[in-house]
Amino acid sequence: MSKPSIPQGTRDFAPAVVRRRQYILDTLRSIFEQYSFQPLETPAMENLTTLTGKYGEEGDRLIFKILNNGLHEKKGADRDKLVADWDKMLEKPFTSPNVTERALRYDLTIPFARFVVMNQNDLAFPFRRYQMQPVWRADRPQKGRYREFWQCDADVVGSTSLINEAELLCIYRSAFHRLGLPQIEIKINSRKLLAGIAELCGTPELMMDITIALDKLDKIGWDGVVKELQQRGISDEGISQIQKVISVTGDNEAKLSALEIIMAPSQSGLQGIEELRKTLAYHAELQDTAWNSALTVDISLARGLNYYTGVIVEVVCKAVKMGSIGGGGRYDDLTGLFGLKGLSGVGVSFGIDRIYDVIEELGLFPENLSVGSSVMIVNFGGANEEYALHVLKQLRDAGVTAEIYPDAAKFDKQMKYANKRGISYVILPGDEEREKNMLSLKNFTTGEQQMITLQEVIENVK
RNA sequence: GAGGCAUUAGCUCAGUUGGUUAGAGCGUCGGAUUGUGGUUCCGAAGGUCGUGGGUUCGACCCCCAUAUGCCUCCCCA
Repeated sequence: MSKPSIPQGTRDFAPAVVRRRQYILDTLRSIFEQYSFQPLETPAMENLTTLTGKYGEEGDRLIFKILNNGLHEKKGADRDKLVADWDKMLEKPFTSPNVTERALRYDLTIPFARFVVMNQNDLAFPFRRYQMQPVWRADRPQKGRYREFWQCDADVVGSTSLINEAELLCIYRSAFHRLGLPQIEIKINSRKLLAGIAELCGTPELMMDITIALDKLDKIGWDGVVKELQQRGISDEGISQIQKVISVTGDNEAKLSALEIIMAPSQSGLQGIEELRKTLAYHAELQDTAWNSALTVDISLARGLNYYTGVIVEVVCKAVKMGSIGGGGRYDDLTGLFGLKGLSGVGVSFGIDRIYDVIEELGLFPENLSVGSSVMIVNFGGANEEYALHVLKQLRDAGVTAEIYPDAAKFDKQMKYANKRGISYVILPGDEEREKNMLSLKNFTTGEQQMITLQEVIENVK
C-alpha cells in the first residue's frame, strides 16, 4: 500500500487555516459589497477554446487541460483522426478537440467576459461584479506559487469612466488597510504610456518587448534591462529614450509633468499620462485618510496579460519577499473576443493565497479566529447521557455553540479531548447534577468550576 | 520548459569514508488516575531510510531515472 498524496502544487487546508482564509475572504467580500459589486460564480472548467490565446504564449502553456471522456470508444475515421492528433501532440505543442475540449479556469477575468457576452441582454450596464473562486495553472510550484489558488476579482464592464479605476484603487487600499498589511505599494501605470515609449523608440511594434524588459528593472537593474533591450532589437537611440523616461523621479504629479514633456511627440503617451492624472484625481476625492498604503506611478510596471489596454496596477507588500499579491487594469475589448464589440472593462484581482502567506509570515492574523467560544458536554452514560442530550438541545436553542462527547468514554479521555480541541467550557452532567437539576460548568481557561442552573450556564457561556 | 538543493518514525531532525540489530525530541497509545484536562512519573507501539532500477560480497550512504517539496530563470496571484 502506498502512502496517499495530493497533486503537485495543491494543498489541504486544516480547520485553523480555513478559518484564517475565511477571515481574508470575508474581509474582501464585505468591501466588495460595500462598493456595490454583485457576486458571480462560474464553472471550474471552461471550453478550451474560451481560454486559449487570451493569456499569451506562456499562458496557453500553463492552462490545465482535461482529457476527453470515451477516447477508447472511438471507431473508424474518428479513431484515425484521434490517433493522428495524438501523435501530433507528442511531437509539438498542439491541442485538438479530438483529445481535449475542456480546461480548468486559468483566471476569473476571461470567464467573466464570457459570461457578460452570454448574458448581455439581461445585465444592467455598467455591470459591477466580484468573484472569489479557485483558479488553476500548470506552473512549477515554489514560494507563493501554487497550481490551485484563489483569486478575488472585482470588475466593472460597460463604462470607460476613470471613476471605475479610482474606485478599484480604493478597494485595494481599503482591503489592505482592513487586513492590517504594512508597507503596501500599489504601482500604477498605463499601457498607453508604454505604447508611447515604444513610439519614442521608433519601434511601436516592439512595445511588448520593451515592457517585458522594463518590468525587470527592479530585479536586474538598469544595466540588465539595457542588455535585454539590445537582445530584443531596440536601437541605442531608443534605449537612451527609455532611460530618459525611467529617470523621471519625484512624487506622482512631478513624474507625470516631467513625462508630459518627454512624451510630447506621442499622442498615445500623452493620453496615458492624462488618464493617470485623472484617475489619481478621482482617487484623491474618494480615498480615506486612514489608509496608509502607497500609490505610486511606476513606468516600469508592465503586467504580462496581453489583454490590458489602459491603466494597469499591481500590488506588492515590501515587508516580505513575495511576488505581487494583486494586479489588474483596463481592457478595452475583452468581450470583443467573444463577439460583443465596444464594451470596455476594468478590474482588479487579489491573490488570497499570497496574501495569506504574507499575513502569516508577518504574524498578523487576529488571535481569536480559531478559538471559537465553544462548549463540550461530558458524557457519563446511561440516564446522565439522556440528561446531557436535553441540556445540549437547550444550549443550541439558546444559540450556544455546543457539542456532546458522543461516547461514554473514560473521563480522563474526554477531558483531554476537550483540552486538545481548545474548548472554552466543559459541562459535567453527572448523577448529582441530574438529581438536583443543576450543571457543573468548568471554565477551561481558568480551571474554575461551579454548580449552577442551565439558565446561569447559558448566561455564563454566551 | 531549463537549472540547483532536499526527501530517514505521525512531526522536527540526527546518523554511517559503503559493514551485523537505524537514533533523539515532540506527538500517539497504555498505566499511575473508570468525575477533573493542560504539569509530572512509568511503559509501549511506530521505519521495505520517497519510489524504481543499477554498481557492490554487502547500499540509508555511490550512480541513473522518477515523484514530491523548496529555490533560481521564465512567467505570474
